[in-house]
Amino acid sequence: MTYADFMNAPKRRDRAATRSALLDAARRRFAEHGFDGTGVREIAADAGVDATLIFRYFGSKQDLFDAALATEVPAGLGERAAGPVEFTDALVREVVLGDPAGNDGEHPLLLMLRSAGRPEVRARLHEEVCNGYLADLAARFDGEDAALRAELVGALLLGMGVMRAVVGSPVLPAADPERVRARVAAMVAALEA
Amino acid sequence: MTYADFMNAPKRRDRAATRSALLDAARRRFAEHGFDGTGVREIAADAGVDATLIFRYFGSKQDLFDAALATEVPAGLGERAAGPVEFTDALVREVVLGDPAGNDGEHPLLLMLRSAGRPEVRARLHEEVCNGYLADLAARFDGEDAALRAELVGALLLGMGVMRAVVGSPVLPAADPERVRARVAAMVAALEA
DNA sequence: GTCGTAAGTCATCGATCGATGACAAGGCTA
DNA sequence: TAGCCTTGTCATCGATCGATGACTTACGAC
Repeated sequence: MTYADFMNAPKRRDRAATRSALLDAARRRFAEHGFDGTGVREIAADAGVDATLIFRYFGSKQDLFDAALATEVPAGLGERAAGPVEFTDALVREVVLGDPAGNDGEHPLLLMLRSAGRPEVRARLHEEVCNGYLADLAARFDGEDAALRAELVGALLLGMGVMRAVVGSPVLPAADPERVRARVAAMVAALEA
Repeated sequence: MTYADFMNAPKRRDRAATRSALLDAARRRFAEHGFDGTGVREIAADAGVDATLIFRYFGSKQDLFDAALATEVPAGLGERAAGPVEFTDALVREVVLGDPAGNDGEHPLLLMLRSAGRPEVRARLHEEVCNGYLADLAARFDGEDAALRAELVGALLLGMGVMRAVVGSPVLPAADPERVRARVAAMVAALEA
């Protein structure tokens, strides 16, 4: 079989593979161009399937976005570390230093951030950040400024993700992860007082 | 004159006022819903004018966006403070603690962040952050990790802006500005070594 | 007061968007 | 191999988008 034959050969019919390809393409497109900047035809073209299948398999573009968000939210951070420094360190390794292409795309928070223009997305982002990450962080601080200190640590982590994924600064990907972790730990430790 | 008369009275023709109203409405809409999530008819409706005037006065929706970005870039940060702590403090007061409604809308960086799906906007965001703010910051640090330390401070500042303007966390607006400045200063000071 | 320029309004275009329904064809089962 | 359900394809809809050109009317110069 020649290469042209291979390229023109009819695709195997595989519901699971098609769904998965659509999800992967959607994650990449939504992460890079946001919800409003992404068209269903572009997603389908990236996945190599017909755009109509998006609606057959997911119902609507919004449902596809929700499905792309739902995949593998890391979760389970609460039990892993006690102090704010260790907790932050775990988040740094997971959110910021994690291989962007190796896992399955971008972190859900950064994916939502790119589509924060839509009210539902913003509401969910607010909920997950404030009542999730920030609450977990604040519980690990003592003193009356716990909320403020948690906010600053959260801002640092979120900012690092934005720097890498949105601004595209080359510093964090090129830096030694151990040094990054040490510097962040020093900043968080400076808040314990 | 009754209220109805006032409302139905023909508007005064004022080129400058119309242009300004369009710019203000555009800044608000673009900052909240992003470039792709904002329509010219919505901007015009907010400004109380006809959508056609956008094209007459600015040429295109993209040109209006550029004009909204161009207004009052703070600038002139380079000469104001020498050390990284003082420099950061100046940025905190200006970018994060500034009254969002009092000035003229959101900081240009946050406005670009909301429309980072568009390649031109992302390129400009990358340019201004990396070759502007981060370079200024890195020049104020000593040692070989200057770029990394500048990146972390930049991430903290950017993250604080995102927390307030995108995530909508109520902590920073409600917090005592002096305490915020003190905590941020402690985090930045922890990087000097 | 008249008149011309500029500001505002209206109708509408072509493209693109998400979404739908009818139709063709593959693949498993009997 | 015959039949049926599922998967993929095609044509197309209605809404909305940015943008254009012609028209109307207010305001200031003279």
